[in-house]
Amino acid sequence: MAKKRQISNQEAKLFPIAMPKYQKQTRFLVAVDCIIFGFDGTELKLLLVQRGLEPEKGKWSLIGSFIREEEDIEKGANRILNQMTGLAGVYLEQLHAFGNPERDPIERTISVAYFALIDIHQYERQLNDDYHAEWFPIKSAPRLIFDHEQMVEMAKKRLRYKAAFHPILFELLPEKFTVPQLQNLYEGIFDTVFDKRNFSRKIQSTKLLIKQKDKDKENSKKGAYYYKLDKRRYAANFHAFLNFIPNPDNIK
Amino acid sequence: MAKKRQISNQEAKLFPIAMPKYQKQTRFLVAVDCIIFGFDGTELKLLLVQRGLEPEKGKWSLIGSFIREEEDIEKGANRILNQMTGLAGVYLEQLHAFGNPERDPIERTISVAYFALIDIHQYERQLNDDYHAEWFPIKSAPRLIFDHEQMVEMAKKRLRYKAAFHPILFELLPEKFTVPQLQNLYEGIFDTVFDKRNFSRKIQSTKLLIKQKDKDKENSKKGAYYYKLDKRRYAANFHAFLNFIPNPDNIK
DNA sequence: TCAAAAGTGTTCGAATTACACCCATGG
DNA sequence: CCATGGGTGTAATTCGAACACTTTTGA
Repeated sequence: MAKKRQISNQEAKLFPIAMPKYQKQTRFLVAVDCIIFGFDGTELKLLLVQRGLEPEKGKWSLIGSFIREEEDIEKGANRILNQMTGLAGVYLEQLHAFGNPERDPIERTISVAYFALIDIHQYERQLNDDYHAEWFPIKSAPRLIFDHEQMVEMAKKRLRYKAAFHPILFELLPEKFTVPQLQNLYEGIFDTVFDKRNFSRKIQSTKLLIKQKDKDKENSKKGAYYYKLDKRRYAANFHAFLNFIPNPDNIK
Repeated sequence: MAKKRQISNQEAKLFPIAMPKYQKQTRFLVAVDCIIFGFDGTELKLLLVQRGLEPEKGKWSLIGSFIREEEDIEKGANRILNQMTGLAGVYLEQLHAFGNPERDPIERTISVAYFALIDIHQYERQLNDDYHAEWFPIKSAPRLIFDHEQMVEMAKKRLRYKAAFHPILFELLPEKFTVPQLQNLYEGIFDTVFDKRNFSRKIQSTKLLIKQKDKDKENSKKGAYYYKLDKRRYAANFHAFLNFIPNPDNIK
């Protein structure tokens, strides 16, 4: 049974005599689940864990947790994100609340799904491997429990949608990156190819990039210039419409 | 206290011997709240009710309800929408889950907010006035309880955002409407004015409208042609990007 | 020396904007 | 007959799409 809820100080102040309650209403388990995206320079990846408790123990799932007594939902999402990746302050956005009564066969649980974009390289350094977490290419991820695949599908759509207009994909890149890497990322997300001349021009026209002196020589003999994000402009233009994508139809 | 939950038939089939449970987790009240938009031909309106129960009895609030035992969240939103307006099959979209532990001072309640777009004229005919519901111009709505104003604010943003690219605002219009009415609606939502020649051309270019033979003579002496929505094309193009708005910057 | 990836400019057509006059009619 | 709102066309500009060659350098 649910732990008996304490009356908080604030509530006690507001209702000093008797604390009324909503009688006769059903209470539910509420969870958060996080769709964590990363990009390794070549393809989009998903961070999954092997479930430690029944039901479906040993099966792959999104990272998630029940919401705690006095915990805000988004705080809960940040908590598990930090537990799993060691990272804080990463991009996190609420996706959708999933409430099908049958979604968890043990007991009805309403799940609020969030998606997060992280720099996969940051993660690799801070990995806490207690939970058997693993990155999977999004195109070859294993079956997931419950409705988690539906969540991932929705998160992919949302990511595409936002990325078409807002410079959100930089959240997936390391501090320094090259234009061809960036183009790879966009092409992976939209599952298409762009003309590199037009792509480069469009990106440069946003003025969001600062060219560095050094080059990445890993991926070509000539080498590609590194760029850094201009964080000032990025923050200022995040909600502006930048129109990255040639034909934004058939996104959702 | 929460009513004891029955084990459903389906669950009993899945776990015939012993039904495991998630022990030691807190359970929460979960509600839905609906931001209901309407358009009277001149300005955007909001349907509000006067609250029938403590706390904040008599204060204005969004329509809402606790989620029931075996009820899907969206079903719950449709249920209260139907109770309040008599309407079914209206446009309804999940907005956000609000989970601040202090948002309801009586007991922590997680609320999943939905926004709905309805034809205000349909409503007026089917009004069920048991609940003291009332339409308010969005610019002069009363104070709302809890975090409902925050919900309305977010819903307005979302509506603007979607309306900039998708033909969503037709959901607010009656079967027959005129182009100047449509322009009024867009101008109200975006709080700006458009050139009527360019607006008309843009709307016509979507091929979503079917011109009628008759005119609306209410608003001018010459009269304005009525149009109907081409429902086939509307359904097909709903997710296409139609670029209704001249400068979609500063939308969110 | 050559294969492989990086970088860069131009032209064309479509879309967007700005802008002004005539039309129909009820009062 | 005139005030009011409805309806339409054109020119200038901007933006997006298509397209090909040169550069660098490690192997």
